[in-house]
Amino acid sequence: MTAVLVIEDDDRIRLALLLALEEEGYAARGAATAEEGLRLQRSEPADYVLVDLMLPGLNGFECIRQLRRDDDVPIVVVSARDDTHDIVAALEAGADDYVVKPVAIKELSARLRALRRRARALTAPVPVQVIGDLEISPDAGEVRRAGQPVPLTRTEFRLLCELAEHAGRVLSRQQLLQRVWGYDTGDERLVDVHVGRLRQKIEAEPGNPRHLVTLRGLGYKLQR
Amino acid sequence: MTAVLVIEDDDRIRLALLLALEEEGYAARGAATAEEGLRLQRSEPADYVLVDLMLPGLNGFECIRQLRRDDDVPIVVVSARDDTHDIVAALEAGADDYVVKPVAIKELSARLRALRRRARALTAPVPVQVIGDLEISPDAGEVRRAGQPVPLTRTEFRLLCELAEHAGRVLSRQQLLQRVWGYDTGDERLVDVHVGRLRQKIEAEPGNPRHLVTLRGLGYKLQR
DNA sequence: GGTTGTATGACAGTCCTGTGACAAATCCAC
DNA sequence: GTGGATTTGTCACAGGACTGTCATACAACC
Repeated sequence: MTAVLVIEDDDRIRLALLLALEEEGYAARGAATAEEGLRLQRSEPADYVLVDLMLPGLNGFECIRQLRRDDDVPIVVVSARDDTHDIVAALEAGADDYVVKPVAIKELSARLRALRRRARALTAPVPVQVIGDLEISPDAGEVRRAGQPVPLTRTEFRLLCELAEHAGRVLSRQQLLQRVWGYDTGDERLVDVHVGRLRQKIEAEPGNPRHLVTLRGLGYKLQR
Repeated sequence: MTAVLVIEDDDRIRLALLLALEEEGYAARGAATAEEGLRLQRSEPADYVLVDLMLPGLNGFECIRQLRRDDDVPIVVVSARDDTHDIVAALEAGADDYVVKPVAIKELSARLRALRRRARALTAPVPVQVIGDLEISPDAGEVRRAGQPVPLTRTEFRLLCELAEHAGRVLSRQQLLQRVWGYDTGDERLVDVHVGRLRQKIEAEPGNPRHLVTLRGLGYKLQR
């Protein structure tokens, strides 16, 4: 699941950002100071970092520089100051983007996706997601179970990727129909059938699934 | 020298941007319409494209989509509209950044540098690729299998290089058509045919390929 | 026990891919 | 230029894989 770290000293703003990001499907965590943020990112790296510029103690620019020393993580500055000098300095320090508060969460989310798209097109290693004994590589079009390739059909593969991207979160049949099949409406049984086929291939005991579990009345969830 | 293409219909703004960019050390060229911009980018690719959204004829969003189809070039939208909906739509269409007019040239330049820093990672071309018992030398225009030169036609060679450059990743038929043939659109069977011919030459058992594999519904992939 | 929701096997239609044939385009030596 | 060889793109088709629907059986909840 895509993780975002928010470094922002104002409690209200930080919380609002965290909530909004969760709503968008990210796993968001916060830090109130640069020091805490750096520590967090080192111990448990997020996929993106959002950082405010005006922080107590170590300021935002320095925070960016230090982040950048260790890590290629995309950094987005979220600042109240709409000032060319600050923008240039932040980008020079190593930030990838700079947005001005207040920022629409949809815009922020779109900017994160744009960064990911750019980062993904370029990174040599193919990203792999690990769920239990499953390794899922969306870019390689490949799934391995205990190291062995599992032959999946396109639909099964897309379904699994969609579930993996939001691992640990329930996805309703409607959401899956929408995201995997692009159907605005349709027979929800269809999802059941494909989930069943997927289980045959990725679960040790398809009748008693450990990863791809049903949440009665809600939908399906992929858990570690 | 870094080249920038500016697609903007307003002559005054375009000229101002071009001048400012030259001042910043870029080789800048302009286009007044999306169509002209696309043509220019195809014939003489720039390293960055700046594009306005409100263009006569083909609009900015469509322009971005078409640029993105051919090319991984970083695209920055320079628009007068500061509207979340537009921003999200432009980024979704494939833009990398979105700035609102009037924009400080220093900021724009810093954003371009940030994009370049991010893009650098992968642009280093590999001299020789080894995939299984295949050695691919894009520069030398040569492919060896188990040390023996393999005679490939130009198209086969380009196809193989494209696949090798993204070894381990699925490339869709559309992507291959665009990158190898430069087609915006075309018959995807064409790819099949050439993949088939390529397999005859580089695979021990063309009917049961080990490297150049089909991912049904997704495309082709070259794996080690 | 009744009701609701979920799993699964069978099946027909559809979609996808590989391939051989062929004509147009290109190359190349003379 | 000419003629032949090579390469390229198009097409049609066959076989196989995949998908979605349905009916039925099963499980969970009240």
